[in-house]
Amino acid sequence: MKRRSTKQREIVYDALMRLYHPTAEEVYEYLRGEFPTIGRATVFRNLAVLAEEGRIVKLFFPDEIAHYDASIDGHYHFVCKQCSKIIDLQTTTRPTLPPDCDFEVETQEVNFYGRCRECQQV
Amino acid sequence: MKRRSTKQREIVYDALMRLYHPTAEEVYEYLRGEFPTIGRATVFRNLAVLAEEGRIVKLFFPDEIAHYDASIDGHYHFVCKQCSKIIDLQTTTRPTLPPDCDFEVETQEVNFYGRCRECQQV
DNA sequence: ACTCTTATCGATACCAAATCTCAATAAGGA
DNA sequence: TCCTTATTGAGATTTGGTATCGATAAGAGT
Repeated sequence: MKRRSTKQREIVYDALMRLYHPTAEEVYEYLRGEFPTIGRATVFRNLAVLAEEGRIVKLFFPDEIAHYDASIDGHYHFVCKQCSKIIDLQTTTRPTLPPDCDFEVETQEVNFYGRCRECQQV
Repeated sequence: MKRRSTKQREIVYDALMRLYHPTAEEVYEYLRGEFPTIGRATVFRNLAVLAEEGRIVKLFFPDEIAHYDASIDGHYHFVCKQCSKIIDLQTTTRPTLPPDCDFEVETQEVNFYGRCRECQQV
């Protein structure tokens, strides 16, 4: 199945670059302002396609809703257990697997969970 | 709200020790064989309680379903993008945040994504 | 042991994120 | 321009997880 380049796909991608870890629903709501005829399923589908193509990253945190990220530079995330804020972290020590292991690693994900500065003051 | 120790809670915990990264649904299905009267909500609730107490770990992968792990030693996971297998990894270099950062980190999660050995041969 | 409070249970209804269906549309190769 | 078919948009459906609520039982106090 040859993939085609569509206006909707690029619209979704552009929206993602302007939003900060949005959910699919948030991308949809954001786009409806500019493109009222865009379909909900179209947004969900294209986020899945873009993630599969590696143009964006799909994130899954304890809020049980998929978030998407247009930054694919492999930065890490901090998630506040209290307010659910997601914050980008500059890469620190990068975990690695032994060179003789059987796995063909394409991407890696590092998430820290805890409390952000604001929530620590409560 | 003082927490009570219940038979169901320990049943759920025991099941988790015998299963490998199951979802809540899988724990429920597994337990129904042995304890046909156990309720679905009870399994979901107790997994949440156990995770909150730190006796088990709740894992989040791109399949959008929460998985649970009775091993709380902070090992890492490899997830095959093709067959969705989840494999335990011995801890390698542990990522850290700069000591002067604003976050109070409680837990961290490291996931590698790629293809397992079996799927590489296709 | 008995009683009392209330956390927990089990069944079911409910919710919302995500997927599926399908007729209409449009990408893009011939 | 024509044709094939990937993609779209609307709506129905699925499904992981949660909320509700009367019944049950943990466990502290007597």
